[in-house]
Order: sequence, then structure tokens, then C-alpha cells
Amino acid sequence: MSRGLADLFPAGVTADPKPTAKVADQHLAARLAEAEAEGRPLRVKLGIDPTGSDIHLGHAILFRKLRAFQDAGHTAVLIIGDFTARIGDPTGKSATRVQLSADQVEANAQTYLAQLGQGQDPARALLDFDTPGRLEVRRNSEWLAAMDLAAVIDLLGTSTVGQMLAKEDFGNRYGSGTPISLHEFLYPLLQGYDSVAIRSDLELGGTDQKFNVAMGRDLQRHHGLRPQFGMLLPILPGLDGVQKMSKSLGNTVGLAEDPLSMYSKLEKLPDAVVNDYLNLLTDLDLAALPANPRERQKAMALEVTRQRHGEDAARQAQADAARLVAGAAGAGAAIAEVPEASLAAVNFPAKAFYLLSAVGLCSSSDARRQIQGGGVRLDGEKLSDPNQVFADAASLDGKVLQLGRKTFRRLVG
RNA sequence: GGGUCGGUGCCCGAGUGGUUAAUGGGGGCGGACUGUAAAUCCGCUGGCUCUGCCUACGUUGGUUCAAAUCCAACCCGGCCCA
Repeated sequence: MSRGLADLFPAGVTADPKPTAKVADQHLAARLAEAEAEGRPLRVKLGIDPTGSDIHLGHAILFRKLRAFQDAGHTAVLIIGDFTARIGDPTGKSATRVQLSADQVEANAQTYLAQLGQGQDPARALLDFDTPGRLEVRRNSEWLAAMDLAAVIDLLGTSTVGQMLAKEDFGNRYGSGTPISLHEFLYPLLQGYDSVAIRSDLELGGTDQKFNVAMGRDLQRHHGLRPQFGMLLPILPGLDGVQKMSKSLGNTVGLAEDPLSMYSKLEKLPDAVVNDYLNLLTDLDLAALPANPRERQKAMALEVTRQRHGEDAARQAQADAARLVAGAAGAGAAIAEVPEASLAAVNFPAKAFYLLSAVGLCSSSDARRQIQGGGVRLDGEKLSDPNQVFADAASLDGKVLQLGRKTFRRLVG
């Protein structure tokens, strides 16, 4: 056992997006009151590793909470883990993380900021980028890159192997004989050191961040600082309804996705987790929603899409989604929002299976199989022969090519 | 450093010289059904404008008419010993 971790954290932490509402923990309440009395905002830390280029709804839970703190007058300290990204938060799944170049990391960071709403309509932005004093964006290479060996050794000296193995992931992997690299032990320490560097009062994270957040407390104490609070938020289940939403599992809805694909994905979310989405991602009153699961699902999909894209686009997406399904049944697909695919790169005459691959829907081999399996339609009509020949682009211009039930491309000549 | 076991397709895991693009399970995709879901049933699941060709069983080289399967070196990992 590490050090009574349970009591380090506010017991009453919930998914409630309003920080003042459910923060039952007296200590945190006290800290909030104290900050209020001193007229000093709390420094609320949230770290992200710029390893990919998409922020998804799973992250949105944390950002919504962070935004709530901003709106309450506190300072959000967003840490871009450009240095820690090179180690990778040990998850047991990813063996060795690819080393990212400085350029890649910076490009990813910029994409993240854009997806969080930097320079965009403040009404739809996830974070408040505009109000002075509400947001600090920091890169942890600022303090980690220059750390010398003596400092690293000091850092390592604050923990024991036993403490590290107390972390569930490390423990499991050690127990099952899965390799653990020594440098992986450094990750929690570095993340924790971020809290020292920015003097955070509070760190937000998913429940899977408990160990790392606790490490921040230990290190702050070690450096004579007042330890931060940890606010651990629930993990959003992915589109499969079982595993957590994660890019590597391919069960995500990205914040940058267009309204139609966002709505379509959400609309067919497994019933079992619809309420989780409503709770964690919206402010809707569950009791006021229709009991019918199908209706709740639609309401959820509409609301989440609305948050990102606005009322009109969300309604349009809902209508289009309905029409697309109808289209699949046979009526011609007459939807404007279908992504377009240029026929410019296609060499005619083109066989059907080649067309699918040339347009980027799937590999040519897969296309052949899909057609044989009855999964490909052109303007609602099922294609049956992979070798069917299309003479020229003009004969396809404007038609909608459909793979399965949810993938559409409007061909443009 | 020594000993030993092991590295197979998205994942797990069979296969120890020849109908092997490689059994099986998971996952994924497609079809039927349905609520656009779940459950169930069926099909598919390396690439290529494909009646054929190419690339695949840690890496490199070797033996052989023929290798994921044999040999060698190397790389990487587990366990035990130091």
C-alpha cells in the first residue's frame, strides 16, 4: 500500500460540471474559500500529451470541468506534455512509444489548441481563451528539458520500487512478466514535478490518473510546497460501450469531426452508456428526457453535436442522418453534407473494386470482397459485380457511393 | 555475464520441411433481423485496376528442388543463477 491515497482526494468528486455544486470535500471547499478570501484564483492543472492530433469526447469531460473552474474565476493551467510525451504514460498496451520530433509535437499542440477553440467562436470554444488571467498554456519542456542529472536523481530518490509497483498498471505488468522499462518509472515523477513547477492548487485527471496526481502531491511536499488537490473525473466509455474512449481502440468521437459523422456515431451508441454520456457531457436534466431509449439516444446525440457545431448544424445532421438511412433502403441519396470524393485521380475505364480504392474508401482487395458481400451501393443500388466497368467520370459525377451503412462519398468528376 | 524458454497476421494463439496467405478464438468489417442499438444467424477479414502477380511468420545469411518450420550469427523479451 502506498500512503493512504484514498484520503488524499475529495471523496465527493462527481461528474457534475459545476465545481461549486458537488465538491463536497471540506478541504477543497476550504481551499476554495481561502482563495476567495485572499482574492486569489486557484491554479488548476490539466496536462495533455501531444502524441496524436485529435482531442475526443473523453478528453472533453476534463476540459468541461476545467472550463467550469475558469468560469468561476480560477486560472486554468494547461500543460502540454511535450517532454513527457517522449516517454509515454505507461498503459501496459503501448510498448515503446515512438519518439516525436519537436516539430511534430508543436504541430500537435497547435492542433489541440485549435480544437479547444483557440481563436474561434467563444460560444463553442471548450476553454476560455479570451478572458485575461483565466488560462496559462505551458509546455513541460520548459522545466524538464534543462533538468540535470542531480535533479533527476533527487527526483528518483523520492520514490521506491515498492511504491511504483503499487500502481496498478505496473503491478499487473510485473506480475504477468510483461516488460517494464526503467524510464517508465520516470513518467509519474515527471508529471508530478509539473505540479511543482507550476505550483498547482488542484489537478484534474481521469480516475486512471490517481497515482500520477498523488505523485504530484508527494513531490510538492518534498519541495516545501502545499500539496495540490486531485479531482478525479470518471472515464468516458467509448463507442463500443465497454472500454474507455481511446484513440488506440478506435472508439472515439473527435471534437474536430463534422456534425454528421459526430451525430451518426453518437446516435448509435449502446443503450447502456447513453446516460453516462448525458451525465458527463451535457447539462441536460435526465429526468426531463423521454424514457424511450431511442429518444434519449437522439437527444444526447443532438445535444453533444450542438455543443460543438451549434443548433442549426446539429439539426441538419440529425435530418441528414435520418435521410441517409432511408437512402440506404433504396430512395436516392440526396444529401448535401456527404463528404465529396474527387474522381480526378481515377483512371477510366474503371472497374468497381478499383473505384472504391481510388476514391479512398478501402483497399482494392477489400473492395472486391465488400462488393461480393453486398455491402456497396451506388445511389442506393447495390453493386454485385466487382468487375463492373464504369466508362468515364461523367457517368459517375454527382452519384453517392456507399460502403456499408455509414460510409458515404459523393463522387465529383 | 551464465543457464533456460520464447519472438507468427490488429490482439491472443496453433503450426516443427511440401495443397500454408498460414487452424482456432477475440476484435473489426459486411449481410439478414432490429430501434440506425443489443442479442442471434450468415459471410469476409495481407496488398495490387486481380482469371494472375507481389509481400508476409524478430533481423541477416545459409542448407534444401522446397523453410514459419533445419543451421549460424545477431537483435529483443520472460524466468533462474551471478
